[in-house]
Amino acid sequence: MKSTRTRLAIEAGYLFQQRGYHGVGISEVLERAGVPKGSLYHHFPNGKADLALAAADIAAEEVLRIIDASFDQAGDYTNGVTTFCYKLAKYFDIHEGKIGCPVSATLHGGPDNATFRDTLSRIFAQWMDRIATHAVRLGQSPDDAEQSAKRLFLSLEGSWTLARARGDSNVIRQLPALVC
Amino acid sequence: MKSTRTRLAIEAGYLFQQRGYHGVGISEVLERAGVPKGSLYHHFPNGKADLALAAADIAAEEVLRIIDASFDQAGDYTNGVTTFCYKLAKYFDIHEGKIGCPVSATLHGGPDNATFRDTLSRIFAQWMDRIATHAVRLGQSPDDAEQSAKRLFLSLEGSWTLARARGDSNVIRQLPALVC
Amino acid sequence: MKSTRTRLAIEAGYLFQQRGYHGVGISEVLERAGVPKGSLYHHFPNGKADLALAAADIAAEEVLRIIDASFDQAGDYTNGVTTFCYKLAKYFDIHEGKIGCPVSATLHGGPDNATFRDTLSRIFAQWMDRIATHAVRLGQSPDDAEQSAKRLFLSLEGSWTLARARGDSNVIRQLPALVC
Amino acid sequence: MKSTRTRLAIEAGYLFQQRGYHGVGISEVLERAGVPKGSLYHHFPNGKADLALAAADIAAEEVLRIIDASFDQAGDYTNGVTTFCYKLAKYFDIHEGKIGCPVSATLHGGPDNATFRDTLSRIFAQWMDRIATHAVRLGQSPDDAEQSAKRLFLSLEGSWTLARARGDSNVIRQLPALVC
DNA sequence: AATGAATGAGCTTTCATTCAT
DNA sequence: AATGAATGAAAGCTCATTCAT
Repeated sequence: MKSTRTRLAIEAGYLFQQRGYHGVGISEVLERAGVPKGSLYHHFPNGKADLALAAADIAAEEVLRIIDASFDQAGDYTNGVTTFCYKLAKYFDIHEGKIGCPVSATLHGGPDNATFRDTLSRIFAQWMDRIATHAVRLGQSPDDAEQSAKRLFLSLEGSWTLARARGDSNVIRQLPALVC
Repeated sequence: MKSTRTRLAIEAGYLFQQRGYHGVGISEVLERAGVPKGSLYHHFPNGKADLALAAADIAAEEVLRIIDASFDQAGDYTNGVTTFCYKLAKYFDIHEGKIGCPVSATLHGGPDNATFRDTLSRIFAQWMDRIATHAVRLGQSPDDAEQSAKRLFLSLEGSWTLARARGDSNVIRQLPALVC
Repeated sequence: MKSTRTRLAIEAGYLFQQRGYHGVGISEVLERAGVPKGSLYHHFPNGKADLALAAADIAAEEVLRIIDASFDQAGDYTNGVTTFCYKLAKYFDIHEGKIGCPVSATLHGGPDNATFRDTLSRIFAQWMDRIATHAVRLGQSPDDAEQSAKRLFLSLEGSWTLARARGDSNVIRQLPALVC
Repeated sequence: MKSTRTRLAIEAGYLFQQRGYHGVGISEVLERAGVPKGSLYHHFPNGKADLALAAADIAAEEVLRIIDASFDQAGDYTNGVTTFCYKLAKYFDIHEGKIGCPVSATLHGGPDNATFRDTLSRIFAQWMDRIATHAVRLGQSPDDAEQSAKRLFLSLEGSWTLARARGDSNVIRQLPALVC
């Protein structure tokens, strides 16, 4: 069984993605993770804030894994983007259309401090870097790749927002036609 | 002087855009608007939810006005997009880089009900429609215009998110090069 | 019936005098005053700290009243001190020997900030001033009166401490023989 | 290096003197003593209460040592009192004016049980006895000595209280003029 | 329409203690 | 003897809302 700490971060991640930092009570996280109240602060001394940062890190890693899984087997960039968006749309549907960008929903709306903003900024940069790396490997020039990655990332963030408003994953699925 | 109701909605809007629905307490809104505790429910019978919807409507209208002001005097679509993004970047800077999409921040993270989602979805559609209308007027075919508007909208939502994470409006200012 | 605010301060005073600032929970004060949880912060915006300051002020006034009642009818200073100590010993007994100096117990042990210390210091000065004023009226020179008041005050504080440790009010009752 | 047990009691003493029994959390004591969480109950089976009693005993012994050091070399009683008060004032200043009577602050405000009250009462009696013993040695009759010791003790307790409220050790330094 | 008081559920966090290793 | 994890009650406080005037 996963460690108490990990269980807490994962459950927190699910909830934060759905209702944002302030929309989720710690009690609910604890209940779902089957962890008693006092234990949270043993594993996350700064409480809810630490928990959100940990949850964002886990979610960010998962997105990186999805990027790799999508592009590693792709013949060209467009193909990789298509697979990537397909996987994300599926993930969106699994969660009944209630989630947005897994890290943005968690960290935006949280305490407005430098740590939260820096973490978010760093994660976004990692995503774009990883996409650009794949684009280069698949034949684009470094400049073009960076441009492509940024275009994909920005549109994807927008798609998550629109898809969630509509409760419809098609926005995500139709993204490749728009950015490639 | 503006009506109590309007003042409440405007102040609420500013705060929701910065910290999201659950991140803002009603007391703070009342205090900033200079309105006594008991008065809120005379103007907004359903309380905080009504207030958020009103605030979102006001913000949405403002964006429509900015769209028109940007495209009305533009010689071509690219020119309109450039002016639009410039104005939004300026607006972002005025608020010290602390805000995101004015309606998304307000309604996402709010109570997860049909009214909120529908309102958000409708506002997004209005924005895209208005942009598309301008694009057609400036020479694009209806299909191309719809595509352009969607591309701009999605990237813009992403830019708001990234700009806020970085605390830097340049993401918004550089958008035209990415989507035109 | 006394106002909610007053009832809260009085009940808080009794409890703080017995168990100190940190030894008393807000819930207990609310329960004894018959006031619901949320109401406290309407009347005392800074919560427990405000409550303690208000309680200390009330207790301080009460001591001033006892000083006046003791000395106003006294033929000489020693007589006034005797009556004063007798009244305080009686007050001590009424509370079953569980209390100390009514303001010291409340404010020492509270948050260690300037406001608390200043309030305490100001109250002590008021007590000594009042005693000295009576001493002058009863024939002492201003210098002697100040000396007498200080001697009485310091010993009284000590008596409260010792009486509480022993659970015996005799220390207070025997004070006149020691300081006059 | 001192034993873990002793280190715990000493650190606890410092903190209790400043903020009282309930004002100090066990975690803080453990952290400052560099002792891990689970270890406390090996050395103090009854936990916080045992710790406070041990801390009070150590502080009480220290005061006895200061009494002896002050009076042993004194030519007369007044001289001894002066040295004693000077030493205590210095001790007060070293702790930045934040402490009161070392045992009273620790035990009052603690759990209101017989053990705590008895310990406090016993320590106070020891202090007065020791002072009286010195007074007899320096020429006073047993009765006078007891009276003198009580007068000094009560005023000293009051001085600690007032000095702490004022953040000024002069109250303690000026004590001999008041009680001799 | 306007208002200050009231309301209690809920919030995040800290507490002293116990447990299993 | 030593230790990090676990524990849940209780802490002080804020919340959105309703009430009585």
